[in-house]
Amino acid sequence: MSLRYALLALLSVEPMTGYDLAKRFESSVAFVWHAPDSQIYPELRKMAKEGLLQGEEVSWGPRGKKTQYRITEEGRAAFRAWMREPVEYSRERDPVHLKAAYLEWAEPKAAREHMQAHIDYHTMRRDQWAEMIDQLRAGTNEMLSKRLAATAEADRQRTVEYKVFTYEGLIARAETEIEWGKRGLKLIDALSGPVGEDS
Amino acid sequence: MSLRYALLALLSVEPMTGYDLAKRFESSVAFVWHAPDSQIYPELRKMAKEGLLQGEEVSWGPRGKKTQYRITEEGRAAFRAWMREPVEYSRERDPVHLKAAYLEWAEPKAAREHMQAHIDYHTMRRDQWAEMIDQLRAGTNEMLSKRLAATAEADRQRTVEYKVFTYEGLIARAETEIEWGKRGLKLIDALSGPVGEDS
DNA sequence: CGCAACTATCTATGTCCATAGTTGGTGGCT
DNA sequence: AGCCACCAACTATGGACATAGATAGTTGCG
Repeated sequence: MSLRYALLALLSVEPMTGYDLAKRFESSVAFVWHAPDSQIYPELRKMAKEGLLQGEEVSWGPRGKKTQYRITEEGRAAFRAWMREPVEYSRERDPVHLKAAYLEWAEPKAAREHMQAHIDYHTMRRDQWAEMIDQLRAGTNEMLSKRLAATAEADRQRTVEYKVFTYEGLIARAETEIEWGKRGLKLIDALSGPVGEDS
Repeated sequence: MSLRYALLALLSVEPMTGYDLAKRFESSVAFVWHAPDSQIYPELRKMAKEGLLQGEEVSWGPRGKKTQYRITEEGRAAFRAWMREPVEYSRERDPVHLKAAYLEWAEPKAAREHMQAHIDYHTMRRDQWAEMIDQLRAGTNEMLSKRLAATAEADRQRTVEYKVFTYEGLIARAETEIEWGKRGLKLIDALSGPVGEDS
């Protein structure tokens, strides 16, 4: 149910087509939220019907057409309302830790590979997020620059700081996972002997 | 797609009915994986049809009946195969960080409440997991005791250590989130003045 | 001109999961 | 005998999402 708010957030900067939004999801917001176009198009139509967005047919070339969506005052209100509501924490569903809990069933080689994959995955994420922070700080992030241009000067610092804060949280999380993965490798070695020794 | 493996893991200790499993999900595995009975019953039947489990009708009272499921050799093989496969990391979908990224839209009071809720939620989790570790170490965890009873002595240490390791990872994660939440509170104060001053 | 790459949108199918019921039996307490 | 808490299993509906593919127009390049 957060998809629509992710869309509202992006559309609060400037009007966009479904295609634009799908692309944005690939790049900027992608590390926090992902959605395929097959989810985005219907959702946009639904939101337009509910009055949160206003769709406008824009001609594109001689015959082509596209629909550009603009956030309405109602849409902004809905977004602010969402910002007031508490997040509902959904129940735990964590394949990695599920598997980790039964690692004694795995051969040491497979167990090590799981941990290494975990480390690699989160290292990648951490680096991507770190780059995002660099962009935010340097002012080279497109979406943020546009957003800041439409923001009162007094609010600009907050806008940047909260985004940086968000990504720092994600980095901290990734680093915790990396540490856990490293501990896992050590534990596997301790419990099953050095590489190649057993099995 | 991990539900069936969570079920296999539980059934590898002893045969159980759907009801038993639903209860187990509430207690022991609940902090790693959750599933409602409406998901469990059909999945069990499906797994039985695929030969991973063997269902047995057990009478219960004069008229009552229940189906007890026992893991088959095929089921054990499927579980081991799953342990060999790498985990697929699904794409990011994180309502908390999505909201955090747009915290400048929230009133300071609401922003503080979000962070406090985050801290509270993860504090609760951390405490639950810590208690779980105590149980695992003290040997008072029912599932683990049964599992150990059916485990070769040489493998017992590994079995315990991996479980403890898993929960320690979850605790570390929770603590990272708590730290992030605290930083968030400080940031909100810094950006919007002490409590009650603005809004 | 023809073709590739990109823009734009839509549909279809299937899984997973949440939520919320219904049905019926058992065992114990009053 | 009546009631309640628990045990056991099933059904129905709907949302969210993945995956895949269909369709059609546009732009640019050789």
